[in-house]
Amino acid sequence: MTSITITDVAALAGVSIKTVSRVLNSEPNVRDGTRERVLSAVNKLNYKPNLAARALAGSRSYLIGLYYDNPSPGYIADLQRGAMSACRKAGYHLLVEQIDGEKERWRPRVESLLDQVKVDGVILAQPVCDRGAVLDVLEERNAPFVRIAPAGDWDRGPYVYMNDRQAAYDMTDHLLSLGHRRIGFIRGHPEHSATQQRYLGFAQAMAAADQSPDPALVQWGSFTFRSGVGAAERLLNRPVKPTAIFASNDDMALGVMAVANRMQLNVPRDLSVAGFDDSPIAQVVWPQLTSIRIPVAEMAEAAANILIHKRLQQQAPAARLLDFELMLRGSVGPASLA
Amino acid sequence: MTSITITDVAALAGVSIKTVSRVLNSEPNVRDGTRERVLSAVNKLNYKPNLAARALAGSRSYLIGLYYDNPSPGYIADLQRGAMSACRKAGYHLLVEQIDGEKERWRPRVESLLDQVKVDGVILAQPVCDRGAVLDVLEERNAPFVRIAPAGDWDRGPYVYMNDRQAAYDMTDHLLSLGHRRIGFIRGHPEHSATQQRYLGFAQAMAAADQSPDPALVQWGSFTFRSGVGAAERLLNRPVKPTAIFASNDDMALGVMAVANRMQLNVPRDLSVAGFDDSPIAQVVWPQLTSIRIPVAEMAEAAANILIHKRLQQQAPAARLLDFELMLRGSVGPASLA
DNA sequence: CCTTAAAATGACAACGCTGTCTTATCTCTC
DNA sequence: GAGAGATAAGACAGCGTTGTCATTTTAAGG
Repeated sequence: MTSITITDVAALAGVSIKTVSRVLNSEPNVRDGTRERVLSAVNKLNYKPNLAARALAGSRSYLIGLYYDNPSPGYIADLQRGAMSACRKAGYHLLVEQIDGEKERWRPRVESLLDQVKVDGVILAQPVCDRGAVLDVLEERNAPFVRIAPAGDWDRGPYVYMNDRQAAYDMTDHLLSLGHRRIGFIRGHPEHSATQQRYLGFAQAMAAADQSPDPALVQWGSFTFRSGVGAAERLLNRPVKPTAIFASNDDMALGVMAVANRMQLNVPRDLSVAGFDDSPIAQVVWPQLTSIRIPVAEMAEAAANILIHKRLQQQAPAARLLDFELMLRGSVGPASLA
Repeated sequence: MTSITITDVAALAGVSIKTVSRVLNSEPNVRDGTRERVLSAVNKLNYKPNLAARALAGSRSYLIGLYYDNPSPGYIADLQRGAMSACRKAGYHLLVEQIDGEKERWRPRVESLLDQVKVDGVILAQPVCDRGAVLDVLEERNAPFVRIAPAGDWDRGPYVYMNDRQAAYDMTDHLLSLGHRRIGFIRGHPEHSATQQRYLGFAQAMAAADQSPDPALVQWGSFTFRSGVGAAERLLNRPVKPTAIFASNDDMALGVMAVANRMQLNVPRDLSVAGFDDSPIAQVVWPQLTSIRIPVAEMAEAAANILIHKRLQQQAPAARLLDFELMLRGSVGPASLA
């Protein structure tokens, strides 16, 4: 049951273990014939290099860490799917670590991944990527990391991101193009990075269409269903109702739809509703929610790839922009002529 | 920037590296004074043993693998939280791997984790734990694994689980105790393991209360919101409506509530609704959904602990039962006197 | 052909630990 | 206080790779 080693392969191929190593690591200076002989031996024996030995002798661990805090489960799942996909293709493996924001308990865990496991790089997801102390630890150790959609400190390491402002702008533009003028907007949690960007996009699109902003049509929320309900009630109990409501995320948009239902307002006939995130629920409710798809998995995949191929490129890209997508569904229709 | 090794600690403590190793691994035959000297040196230098070296020299990798397929994101997140918690306490780290059921692509990944990474154990989540071929690979390599809530093959390795039948029984009993007699039941996806158990619990509780089962009150669903809607329509369009509906999971229960809403039935006055899973949405809807909490994180934690402490116990437990919890909320009330 | 540089390969020492076996040091006991 | 039997500590050889450097083979040039 003892596993086969590089020595076995070398013996079978009639070369030294170093040559096998060269073939396996795609190093230069190996004759084609030799390479083929080695590869065939590798296949014949179904040889797989030992990760620990590689890590100990070389400089790579073939492990990538993913730090996340406590965002929505769907977000984590997408993130992992993307990161895993990149890892899979490169023979890497993914290590996950939850960073509890509150306590300082995260520190030993982060340090452990760096000092003990010696991961080749770290992907920092949403809230963690903005925690200065975490970045400090990483920079201090000179550990490669990529941040996903950071909220600020854009000069601290490479990052991948999506243009939230532009997405909100485009969605607002879409509503305007359907004739909507009284468009309600529900902002997200004030401490969340995306909140301001999404509002900005909305405001800019409105301004570009010469719509004077009605402050009463902009309500605060906190990204929860409940807060969406509250904001929707404030918006829909006004003497002149908006014909469309654009919520900063899907949960709040669902809250809006619930209120509309309760008030006997037909969506989209009496009220158009748009969300942001394109969460799974968006397609479950009826009518299906028009929303904006965030390329979460793609961002994670890009982040992982930056880390994996870091050694190849002399200059790592500072930032990588990925495209959002407007998911137009039944919850948005033309403005009613009321 | 070169990291400190066991040699540095040994030098500072004035002992051999082997003694340091003994202290770090809690091996016997170290005098208290020596142990303290070593530990203080470890702390002073902030020494952390290199994982790769440990794995290469010893028999442990301090890595646990988590295989999952594609269940709900919330399920994965809970699973990871539990497994991570156990790992954290024992100085282990968690490696995740998605096993795409369809393709055979999973095989090299599973083998890689076993042969290359040499994880100390594998946790198999919901659908993966019932895939015979995966179990074959693990058993073939003699790799320690724990299955979480398997649907069958209970003799293939240790597992942790929850008593779905008892939970459904208790919930049904709860409904009965509130005076409900015409209780509708929505079964889950026929291929899902829990489906039959949950139905059994329902049926047994009804039988125990001398309620002859009305076949028309038992409808098939498939664990989706949509299927819950369909089943609810079939149940609520009957001449004599049920006073309560117990759905095999929350998504379907939400479908029931949607239909009830549309039919102007007040929940819980006109219709009580109970679900299963206690998914996050259960607390978001209004009224909040009475449901059954599955100890997902606890099961994962128990599974990880079994793997981590395997070497300690001579005989690994074959199974570990964890408790569910009835979450009684607003969607269930006493039977109306109609 | 022989010389010389370049390309291909190999020998061997790390990497930082743990396992095994040996040696030194206590603790008893009579 | 000497000998036996623990108990504590150390020496040293791996673990399975990669890095470095030496060596051999091939290709190029006259």
